[in-house]
Amino acid sequence: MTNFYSEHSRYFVSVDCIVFGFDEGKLKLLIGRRQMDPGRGEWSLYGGFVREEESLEDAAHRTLQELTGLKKMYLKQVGAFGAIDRDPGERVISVAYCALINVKDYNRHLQEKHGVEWVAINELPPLYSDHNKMVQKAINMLRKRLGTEPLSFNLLPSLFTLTQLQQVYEAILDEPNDKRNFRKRMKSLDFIEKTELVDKQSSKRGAALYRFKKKAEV
Amino acid sequence: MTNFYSEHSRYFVSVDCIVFGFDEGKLKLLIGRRQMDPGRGEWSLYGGFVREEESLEDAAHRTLQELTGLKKMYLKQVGAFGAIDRDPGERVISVAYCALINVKDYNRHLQEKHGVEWVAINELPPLYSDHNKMVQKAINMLRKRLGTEPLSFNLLPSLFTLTQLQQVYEAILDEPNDKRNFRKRMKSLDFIEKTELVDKQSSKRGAALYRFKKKAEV
DNA sequence: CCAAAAGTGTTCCGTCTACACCCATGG
DNA sequence: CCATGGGTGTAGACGGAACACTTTTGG
Repeated sequence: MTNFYSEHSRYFVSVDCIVFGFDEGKLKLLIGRRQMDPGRGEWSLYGGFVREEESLEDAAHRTLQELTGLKKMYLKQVGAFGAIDRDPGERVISVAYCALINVKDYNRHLQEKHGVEWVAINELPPLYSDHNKMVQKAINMLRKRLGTEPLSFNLLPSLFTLTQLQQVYEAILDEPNDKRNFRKRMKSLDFIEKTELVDKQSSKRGAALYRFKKKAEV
Repeated sequence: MTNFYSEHSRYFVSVDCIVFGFDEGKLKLLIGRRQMDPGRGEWSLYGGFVREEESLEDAAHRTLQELTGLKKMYLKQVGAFGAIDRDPGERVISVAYCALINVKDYNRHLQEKHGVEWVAINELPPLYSDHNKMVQKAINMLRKRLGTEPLSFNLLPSLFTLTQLQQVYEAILDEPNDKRNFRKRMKSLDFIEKTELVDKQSSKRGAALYRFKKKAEV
């Protein structure tokens, strides 16, 4: 099969974080200007190198906590990117991770510290290296999974209205949705439950607040 | 964002190949006994280290060609695996790739040279390190994609009967299928076309041979 | 009183599922 | 002539898509 280690080369391995948030009715991505060479000043995902004492996923968690202050969040591997010249400096193999967070939980002071901004995914600028590819792959994954998994809750506060929920679906799939059909579907999926609370922010009449249903106990 | 390279560690990076084939009505995997330490003698996927002059995907292609003699084949990345102790010797980060090949195209002499065998996926032994996880993830991917993409042709000879095609579906999804419904669906999907040829191997009456439809020209 | 968002059912159509018998042929 | 696998249609269930009006209330 393979030969023993010593004959082989070693590479830098990094993680790049694709952080999605939902704000102003749009799906947004957290990106910033690179603060070092190569590529200084270019728009880029936030990333970091993998350390010896951590797994890939741990590295992604650590990097995300550094960036957002959040410990737990939805996190999925998008894939490994290893073109020879993907990093113009050294050879770096990068593993992309996709995270979903609630924009409101984001620590504003950390946002400034890292110089990152929320940018709507349909207004993304060209990003450093192969980061646009990573983002595209992450979006495709999200779209597929949205039909299978109740992802959307990660992008919303713990109490949300049905209109907000629908906006999340529309933002991810980039297509409008019939209100009645959407609500019927959500009801049948049985992921959410109505609370007695009412949100009066968005309308005069007020909208019922829902929450994500905890898994039924055994 | 991140600091410059020199402070960071480098790692061995390998590719592991999950090679599926279809034979005797079953979905099978190409595995062999490890011929080196650590883990000598354990069942294992076939893999190799990534070289400096090749991308991850190139490394997978090279490794697969070494193993099977085949140059072109269906190949998809399954994911990166990077637990700290996944390799008991050194830290090795591995990227798993899933390949689909037609068992008949397999060069028997290479099979012996590499000491690998076809093993049905529902009879898999415990594999070296995290290889079972890789296989499980690959199978899950296959199942999802089968509904979206015309994968199955990669596992069959260029001419095949509808019964064979159905067996591939059944082997991947591990559930039986109604013959009439299956054929109706295939017809409507418009991926295959009937030829004038007839296969007399499998039945006295003979079964029509089909082929994968080349994309309609523009 | 009116603008703005919330909330609510029915009908239609297409897709999926279940189901059983005749056909052609080699041995 | 019979065992073996190949080939075919229909009816009912189900789920998704289209579609419009009433309610509430803050300003």
